[in-house]
Amino acid sequence: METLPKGTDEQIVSANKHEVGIARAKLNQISKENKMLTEMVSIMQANYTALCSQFFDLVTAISPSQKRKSRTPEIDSFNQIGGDPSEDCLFKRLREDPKPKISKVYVQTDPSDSSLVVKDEYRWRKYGQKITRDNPSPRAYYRCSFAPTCPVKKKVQRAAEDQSILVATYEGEHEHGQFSQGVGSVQSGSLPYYVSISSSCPTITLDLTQQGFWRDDGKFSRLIESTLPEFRRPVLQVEQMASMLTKDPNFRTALAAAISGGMSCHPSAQN
DNA sequence: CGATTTTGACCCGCGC
DNA sequence: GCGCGGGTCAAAATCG
Repeated sequence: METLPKGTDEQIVSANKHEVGIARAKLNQISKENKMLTEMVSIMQANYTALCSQFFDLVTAISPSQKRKSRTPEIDSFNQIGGDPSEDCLFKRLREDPKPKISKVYVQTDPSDSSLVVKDEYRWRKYGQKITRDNPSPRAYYRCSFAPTCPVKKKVQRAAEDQSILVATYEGEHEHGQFSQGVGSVQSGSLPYYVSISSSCPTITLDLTQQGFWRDDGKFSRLIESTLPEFRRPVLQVEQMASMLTKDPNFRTALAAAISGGMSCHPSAQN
């Protein structure tokens, strides 16, 4: 039986460098996947915008009296994507100013947490709660309590198909600035703002250190839901990978070393 | 004591 | 016209 060779300082340093290399490689991989997802959503966004303008052109080209009879494949496919079965409704929404603006937020929560609270940068006052027919969990109604005149409302309800997911529906736009962090009482409840997608403001943020979250104006979520396996899988894979990595103490140590190494290369990055 | 939550009553649009 | 269901109101309770 041979005794294990004791590592010299050089060997330890070499092993650490190796770990840092692995950590960097993993980071690069995650960055690449993040970029890929961003591009995917950008492409979908562009396609959606193109379809919108195409549809608007079609709609404005035909008179309102004709529009009921002259259905085109383009209109049908648009309705399928938009998920709105009412052509009239769609027509009105495109012609009128689309107010109130509606967006949906999906928040992954602890299933044991029964609170209907979705944390965000605004302060909300609850004014009602109802049990709805399509969902056994209650729906909570909130109004923005920052300004009495602020028309924004929020509905929060657990997803019927997955009770661990909170669905917050925002209606309208705030007529005031958002709360800065630390101002006002921060509500308890779910915190997870991680993957946000907004069609009204085409920005995409993937925070891979947290759980799943996305935000949209309704159409996009329906599109995602209809093509859920294709779109959601890579997001979940990235989340799982991030979760595994962040839980691994070796990775965290190596990451800290890599970051401190990077900092020393870029002293200007320090605060 | 003011702000917020709870909860039953009420309102209103929609389908039959 | 009626009933149903989603949304809102408002008084009482609770909280900080």
